[in-house]
Amino acid sequence: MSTSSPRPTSRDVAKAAGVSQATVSLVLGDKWRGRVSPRTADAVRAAADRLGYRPNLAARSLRTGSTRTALLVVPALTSDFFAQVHLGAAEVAAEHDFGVVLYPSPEGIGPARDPFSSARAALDGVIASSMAAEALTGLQRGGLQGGGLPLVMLDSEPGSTPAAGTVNLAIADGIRQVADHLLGLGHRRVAHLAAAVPSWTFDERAASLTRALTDAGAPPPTRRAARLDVADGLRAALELLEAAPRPTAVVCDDDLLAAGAYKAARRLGLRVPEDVSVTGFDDLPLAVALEPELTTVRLPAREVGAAGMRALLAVLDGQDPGTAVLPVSLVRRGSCAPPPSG
Amino acid sequence: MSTSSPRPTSRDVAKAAGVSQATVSLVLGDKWRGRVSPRTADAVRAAADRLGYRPNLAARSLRTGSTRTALLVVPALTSDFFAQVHLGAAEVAAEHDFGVVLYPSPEGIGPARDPFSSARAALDGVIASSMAAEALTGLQRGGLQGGGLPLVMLDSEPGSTPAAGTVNLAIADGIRQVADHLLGLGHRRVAHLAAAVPSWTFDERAASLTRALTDAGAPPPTRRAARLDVADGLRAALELLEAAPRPTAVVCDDDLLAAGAYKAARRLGLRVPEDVSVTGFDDLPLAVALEPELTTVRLPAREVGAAGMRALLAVLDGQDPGTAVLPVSLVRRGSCAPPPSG
DNA sequence: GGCAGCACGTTATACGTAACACCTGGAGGG
DNA sequence: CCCTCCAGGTGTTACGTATAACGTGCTGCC
Repeated sequence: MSTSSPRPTSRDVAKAAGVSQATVSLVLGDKWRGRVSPRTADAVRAAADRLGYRPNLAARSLRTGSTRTALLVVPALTSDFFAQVHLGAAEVAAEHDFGVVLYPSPEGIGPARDPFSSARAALDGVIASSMAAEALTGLQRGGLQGGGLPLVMLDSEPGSTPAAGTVNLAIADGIRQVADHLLGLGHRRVAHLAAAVPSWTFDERAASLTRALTDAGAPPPTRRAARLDVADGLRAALELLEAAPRPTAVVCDDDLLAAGAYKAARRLGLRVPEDVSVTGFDDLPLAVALEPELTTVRLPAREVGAAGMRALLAVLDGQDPGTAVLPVSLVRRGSCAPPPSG
Repeated sequence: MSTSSPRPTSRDVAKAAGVSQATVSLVLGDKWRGRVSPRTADAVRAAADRLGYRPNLAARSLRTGSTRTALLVVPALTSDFFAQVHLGAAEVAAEHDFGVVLYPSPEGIGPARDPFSSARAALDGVIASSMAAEALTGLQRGGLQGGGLPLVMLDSEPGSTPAAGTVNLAIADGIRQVADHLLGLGHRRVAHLAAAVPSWTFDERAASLTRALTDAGAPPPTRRAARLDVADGLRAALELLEAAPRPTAVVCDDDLLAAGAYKAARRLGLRVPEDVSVTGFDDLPLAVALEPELTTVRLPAREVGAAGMRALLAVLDGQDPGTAVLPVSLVRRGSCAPPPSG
């Protein structure tokens, strides 16, 4: 063993296999069919293996102009939802020999910094959640590849962004399933614990709920907005539940807010679901930790990530992925019951 | 405006500023003092600005052999704890013009795949949680930069790995605080709901708890292991709480497991904390969503990430960061009370 | 007045890869 | 017997950057 070898290059492999560097590139790039004999190809692969050769990605990127890497812009990493989105995207990416780098937009790393200082690698494209919109403007300003990086939006208002592709969730349908469930149980006074986050997905939840209720002849929901944490959810839920007449059900924009609603109910001496029904959104792990377990809307987070990555790959391939809409489903657990009589 | 310009290079900037490419490199690389006049430097910067120049990172990496990028290996993204670790690491990295790329080790992206297919960029170093140990072996095998990438371990048994640096949590102290709290309240029959994850941090929790109890003259804890989710925590907690004599307190290795313990207690008709005290570990957002709010051990997740990054930077700078140990603190909430008399 | 030396740059090169254009020896056709 | 053609490669270049090595004119000093 010599002193820690300085990492073999394709030329080293070529020398070891008795061929030229060009041949090594052809063989390992899987472009050799009809241009290199199988015997030689095997020899090259054997030599590469023996030397433990790994291509220098910087050199490759420099040469090809592509990095086979996508940036995934999410509002924060502190969410199981986006963890799953990332997983889905990474899986599809891996199948296509692509990589995914995360950029968690807001807190901590200030918006003042260049988003790309985080993802130092050059990028081929961007997948962005609409919840991280403010980071996106920085992205476009930062420009990177001369300004126009292919962009796929997740859960964004159709046509509102200059994205090359969009992957949406059937939010309206999910809310309608919630509303139908509650209406079917007999509820009519429904409150809406909304997320105070400027994003299409939450605007859509609010609009859909109002529509679903009024379509059924029920009054529109009372509404309070809260930041996406338990404490602020508690505060806002208290306001909703202390109104007269008291709502018999609280529809929450997020499971975290629903946890706040649980606490509010308990503080007011109300039982869930006997005195007040509660629904969530997202089906986080938290949903089954609560007592009673939370009836919520499950979002196919992994599929969102996977579809986003597929859309981006399509764009890079010159196609138009258009807008995909993924179905969501109501998960009925123990947090809803008929309203108390009277 | 010409048709979407093909992205300016340093040579374009040079032409625009009327200097050579080398000068551009010097100025923008901030190495011009004493070698380029301030006037020229300003002109270069102005030209770069005007053209919207961004250096090609692939070319830079190829030239310098460094990417200013670290890989952060975590067991899964589905954890608020590691989300915070990432945040802390990214902050420190940004201060030093470094980037951080995440590699979530297990599920989904199979261990068979090369860890670096995810982080396509070449790397300067690795920060790894001990919980992702199996991915690490793949890392070492994959080798990348000829095998020996600087490595910093998080929460790993001192001296067990060939890491150049280590950042640990004062786990033993945290457990002792929990134990002292419970002992002070009068508990003596304590159960341990352990995490079924092969990692030093959990081994340490178990050993420390046993030590703390026996040191105080109490019997060692009964113990069950569970996977890190609510459902399996529930299962194991039921086993613990159905034993006779029933333990009066359950110490959990993780807040998620504590949520399982809550459910087990409720299922057995036991109240928390009147009939059984419960403690968690990690202080996840979940901890305050539970009723009663969970007494748990807060880990300085962000500081762990920050310290890990600092240690890695020190290693890259040729120094020896040694082992840092970060303090943890008990957060007293409503889930502990004196044991029921009798 | 000549020469050292500095201030201010420039020229040239290498990093490792991919891919285009070219070469060569032998088989097969006329 | 010569020409063509193809399989099976090779030589060369460029990607954009950082940096070592090398000019040049001017100032000041003896």
